Amino acid sequence: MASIPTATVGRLVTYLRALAELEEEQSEKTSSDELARRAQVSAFQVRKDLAYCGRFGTRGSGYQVAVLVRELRRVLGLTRPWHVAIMGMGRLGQALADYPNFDQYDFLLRGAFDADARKVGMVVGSMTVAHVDALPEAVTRDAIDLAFLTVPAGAAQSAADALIAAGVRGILNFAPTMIDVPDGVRVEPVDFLAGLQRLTFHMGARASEAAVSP
Amino acid sequence: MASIPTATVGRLVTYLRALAELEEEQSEKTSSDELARRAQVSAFQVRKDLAYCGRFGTRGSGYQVAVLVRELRRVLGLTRPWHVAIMGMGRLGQALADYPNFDQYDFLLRGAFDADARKVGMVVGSMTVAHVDALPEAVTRDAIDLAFLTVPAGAAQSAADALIAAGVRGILNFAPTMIDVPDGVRVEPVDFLAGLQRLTFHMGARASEAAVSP
DNA sequence: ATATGTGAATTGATTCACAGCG
DNA sequence: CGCTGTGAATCAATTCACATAT
Repeated sequence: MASIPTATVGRLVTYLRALAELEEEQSEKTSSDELARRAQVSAFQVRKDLAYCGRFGTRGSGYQVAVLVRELRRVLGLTRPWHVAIMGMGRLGQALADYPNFDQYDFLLRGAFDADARKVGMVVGSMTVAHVDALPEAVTRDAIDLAFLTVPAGAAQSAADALIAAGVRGILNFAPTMIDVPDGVRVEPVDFLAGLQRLTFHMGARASEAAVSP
Repeated sequence: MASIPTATVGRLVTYLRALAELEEEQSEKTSSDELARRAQVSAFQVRKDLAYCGRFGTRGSGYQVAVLVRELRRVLGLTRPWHVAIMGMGRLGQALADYPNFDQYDFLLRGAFDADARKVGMVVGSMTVAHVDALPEAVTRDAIDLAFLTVPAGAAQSAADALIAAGVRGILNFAPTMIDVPDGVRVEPVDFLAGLQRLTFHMGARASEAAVSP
């Protein structure tokens, strides 16, 4: 049971989604072929990835959907609810506060914070916006595990510092900037501007090629 | 000048951000060490990545910020404005329509579409929401290059099909699902739920380790 | 002297082919 | 026979050491 490659971890999520589809279709069994098609990777890759996590299949027969869902959720740490706070209640923070699909994945929104006093008291979804000063108390009281960081890039580092000081150990960083964190705190970037620029890179390359031909 | 590795392309964006900071600080020159610190990678990595794109530095002296910005923008295809449409004007689509930093990167919002007739006519930011039926005409008229796909997962494939039929060749997919596209069309996922689950994977592993010790 | 650019070495990920088990 | 699980081989990415240019 060596450690699971990071590239594999990234794909487990897509397998879990394919499995959710299969559950909706009342399928009880599936195969590496079918998962591969739905997750847009090779069947080799699916089998190798799943094998990194354990031996969940039956040779000659395939995988049981229910078993695979349970095991992958376990590997991904989705066995208990995670309490989430949103830091920064601009448009994006508000959009996230209203996102309908969190419960389904055992993520529970437990707080909404902003440094701007004018936003305090605003009701968004099921939450009332609180001031950042209330963060340390709230993290302890509501057992907040992780936070969505949805402040402007210039405010990201200080907002992250406040979250970490309050006891948050996981940050999903929506700001288009890197943040420094101490050991024991994990940051995952969600960077749509980076995705946008990867897109123009590939489209630009194609356009140039076309332009080069006579 | 072999092709640039995909991992490198992903990092070029972060170098460009570090360079933007340096420009604001009025720095004219920089080094692989400084860029490495700001982009949170090794200096080896910076030099190798930049060398894939060309020879932009001066040995013994470093890189000129202005030169590097110009060259990286060129490599990433940011030499001309890109016209963008938003497909799906829910909370996320609205948040994106209001995002202030697009012009800075030469992305111009040129259309907002929704399949729901009740949303048509709504004014968001500088745009008025149009019905999906108006898409083909709009893509041609406004020379729309790419689209943000911000519809629910269940509607993502058909919305993507509509975009592609209308002539869009690049899609930034915010829906938590895979979409199938023909050759010549590029999709980049922006998947915050995947990021969230990578976070719980790493945090869950740490928690388990802690729980295992006596 | 100093910091880039690059071949060589190492590490990691993907692909493949097939052994193993139902 | 069918499909998983896995060692071996290929491919890609990262790290390193140093030659090279100013």
